[in-house]
Amino acid sequence: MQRKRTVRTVSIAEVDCAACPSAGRCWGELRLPIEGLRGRRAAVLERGEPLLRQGERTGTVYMVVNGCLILRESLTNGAQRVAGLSLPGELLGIEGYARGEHPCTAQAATEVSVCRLNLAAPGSGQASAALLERLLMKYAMQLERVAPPWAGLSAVERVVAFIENYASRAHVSRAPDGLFSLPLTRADIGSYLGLAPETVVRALGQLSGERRLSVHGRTIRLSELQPASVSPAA
Amino acid sequence: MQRKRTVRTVSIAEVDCAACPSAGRCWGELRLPIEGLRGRRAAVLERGEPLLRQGERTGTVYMVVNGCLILRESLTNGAQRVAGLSLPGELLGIEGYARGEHPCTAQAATEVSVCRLNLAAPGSGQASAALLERLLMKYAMQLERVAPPWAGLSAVERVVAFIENYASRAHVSRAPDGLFSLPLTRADIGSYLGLAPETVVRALGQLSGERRLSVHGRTIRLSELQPASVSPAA
DNA sequence: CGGCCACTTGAAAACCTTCAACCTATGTGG
DNA sequence: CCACATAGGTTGAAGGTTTTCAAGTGGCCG
Repeated sequence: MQRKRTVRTVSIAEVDCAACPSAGRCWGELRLPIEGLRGRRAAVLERGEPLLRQGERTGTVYMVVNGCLILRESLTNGAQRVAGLSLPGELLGIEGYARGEHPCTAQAATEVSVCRLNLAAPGSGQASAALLERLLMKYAMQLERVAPPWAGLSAVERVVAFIENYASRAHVSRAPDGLFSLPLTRADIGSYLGLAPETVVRALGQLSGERRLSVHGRTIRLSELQPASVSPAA
Repeated sequence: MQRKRTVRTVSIAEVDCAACPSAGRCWGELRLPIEGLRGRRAAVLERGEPLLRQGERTGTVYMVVNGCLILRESLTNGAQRVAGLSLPGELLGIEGYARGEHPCTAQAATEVSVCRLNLAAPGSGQASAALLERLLMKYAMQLERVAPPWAGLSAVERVVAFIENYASRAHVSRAPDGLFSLPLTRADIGSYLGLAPETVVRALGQLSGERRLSVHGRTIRLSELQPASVSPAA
């Protein structure tokens, strides 16, 4: 993004949330006491610098204090997309904490400062209930702010993505006959994917013609065929 | 959905996760011990029955044990859309726990059984750290499964929704001059919204012409005008 | 049987993307 | 200081995809 980059040395300091002027934005909406909460003001990033990289295996969780980060995701077909934004008062890195690997790269869009939270390793039982409860609530509030896996795909690929997502979440075994039932009307599928019901019908028809799946009403069988490669963007 | 409905009386029983055959699906992927976890097998719902209603003010959190629920959301313009699905092993109702109000209705798409979790009221400090940690991780893993607020909107309305979402998250004051800077390129906005960069440009131009906002480069001012009403669907 | 609902199909219209060109601001090197 | 390169932004026209509208089918249930 930038040719030259002055790698600024950053002061890392322990911060008591009770004394931090940004605490209202970080914890205030939750109407919970903040006594005892501490963060580690970990970094001030310049525009363009990454804080987390996709695939990284750290479980560090951050609270954004100032600035804006862009969440970028590399798709399996090589394309990239913007998966979301992180703004002041929002958590960053919980996915890495939960699954052990970050799903996307977080890159500073402006100058950014963040706090690293004192969250013990998963399963160690060290993290406090008070902090965990705040994290859970915080995270629940920002849930709606991430792009879905089918953003930017064509109608046919959206339907494929939806069906495969459903199949994996519903624990459908893909072998040997792999039949399963999708308990939704075409209209519901369309509403979820942002498509007209007729478009869902036509997409299923096309996929059926290409032998990527077979459809009889709401019963579906996925073929072993790979999802057709999508033309990579940029 | 169904004309008549036999409201079945449901056995509510305490369930110890350690003895429940579904526990692997509920907690298994997390590689954490499940000793001491208990749920209350709260309900078996028939197809069509709602478990939670949009706007309801309960903080109950459920784990889906079997079946499929559709999350339906009523938009401010009266339209409805499907916001997501809840499948076995997934949490339901955390938004209600966090914000005190459920953002959408959860309706059974098949016969459904759920467990109610023993989660104390927010702020009471009663919930155990172990349960909270599991909930946090569980929730982080299902984060990507919800439709974004702009799904199904036209390009212009997507851009409006994005800008308003950004403005509220970035704590932009809309008065008196309400100028703010969007630290993203048109290409980034388009990538996030699933639009071509040119389409973002044209949408901004159109909104500017309609006086719904003013744009100078990345500096934006929102007008006081309401977002134009969208034709309600069904 | 008649009504309702989900599903399907076809044709026209609306919308969005693509491609190509051009513009502007910024930064670099001569 | 100027020429040039680069990146972001803007505009027009063509083409493709999706939506809309309209009509018709089949299953289920009173």
